[in-house]
Amino acid sequence: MPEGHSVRRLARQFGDVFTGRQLSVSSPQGRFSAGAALLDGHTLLAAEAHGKHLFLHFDNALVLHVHLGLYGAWSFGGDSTFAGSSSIGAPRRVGEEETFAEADEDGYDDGGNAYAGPPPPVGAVRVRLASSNGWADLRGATTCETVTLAETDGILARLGPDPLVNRRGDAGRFAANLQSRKTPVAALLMDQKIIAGVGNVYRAEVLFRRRLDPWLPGGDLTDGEARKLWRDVVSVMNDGVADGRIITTTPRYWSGNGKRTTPAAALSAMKSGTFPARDNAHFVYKRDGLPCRVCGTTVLIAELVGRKLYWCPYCQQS
DNA sequence: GTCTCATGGACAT
DNA sequence: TGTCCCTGAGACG
Repeated sequence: MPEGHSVRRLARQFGDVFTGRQLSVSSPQGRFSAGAALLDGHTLLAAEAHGKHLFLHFDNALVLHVHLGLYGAWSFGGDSTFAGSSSIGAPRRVGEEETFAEADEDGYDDGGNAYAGPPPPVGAVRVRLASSNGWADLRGATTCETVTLAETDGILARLGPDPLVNRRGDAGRFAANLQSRKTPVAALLMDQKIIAGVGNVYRAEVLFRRRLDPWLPGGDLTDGEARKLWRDVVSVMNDGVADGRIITTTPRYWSGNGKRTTPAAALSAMKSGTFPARDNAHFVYKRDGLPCRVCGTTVLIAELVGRKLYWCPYCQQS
């Protein structure tokens, strides 16, 4: 699924195109008809994200709560206010950029200017939001429900601190969450009660970046290590929000073969404004069997609580 | 066409 | 720890 950075981008996009607008809310697929009816005709007040959860607040004190899960995705289309909007969510290839709307297929008439209304829904559209300026379709989400404000608070209360919110005291809360557990730190990073928004890509990558042994019990991290880990998650996830991609390698690794280059070459890569090729965007994620970019040791893979974990056994020793 | 896999999580056991 | 649900794309035949 899109990790927390994608959901944050989604919230921003909903805010940009739909805030203050009256929305028609429907469930072309039919599975969300009752929930959609509660929101239909109401105005969107705000869109917010916490971790991987998206909350759309309507003017009747009800909230559309969406969790994309592994397969969920939103697609958008509409007039010029939608020009920068993109489809966000799975399924896409890992590391692939978001796909941007093409005007011809998104409700423009043949003249290319006036918005002619949403196209007929294609496939299993769980919910469609439509305003006078455009539309958004949701497919395949794990959770799509209409909830009250109290229920929203309940959902938020079950989530740990979000690195993309990064309130004062969150680093300490995260450190305390880690240090009270004997579970491997790699499992704790995926636990949304410990930290909200980290998924399988970020967890593997930040553990490598901090050179932490994924199997180290959370309680074995020092407070300083835990806080540095938090700060690195904050940093890479904010980059993800800006880039619309998960890029965890530094420019020194962006050249052709993904091996470390000279500082001059890295500077040149940064100045040229290029992004790494998909193959060079990560240190260890999905690189099992390949040599570590830093030390050359073969990157390993293992199953941990049902998800695949990638790490370098040399760089990440405890 | 069929199979497998994927950035997740709830629930049962 | 295992099972199930959700959807679509790519590999394979």
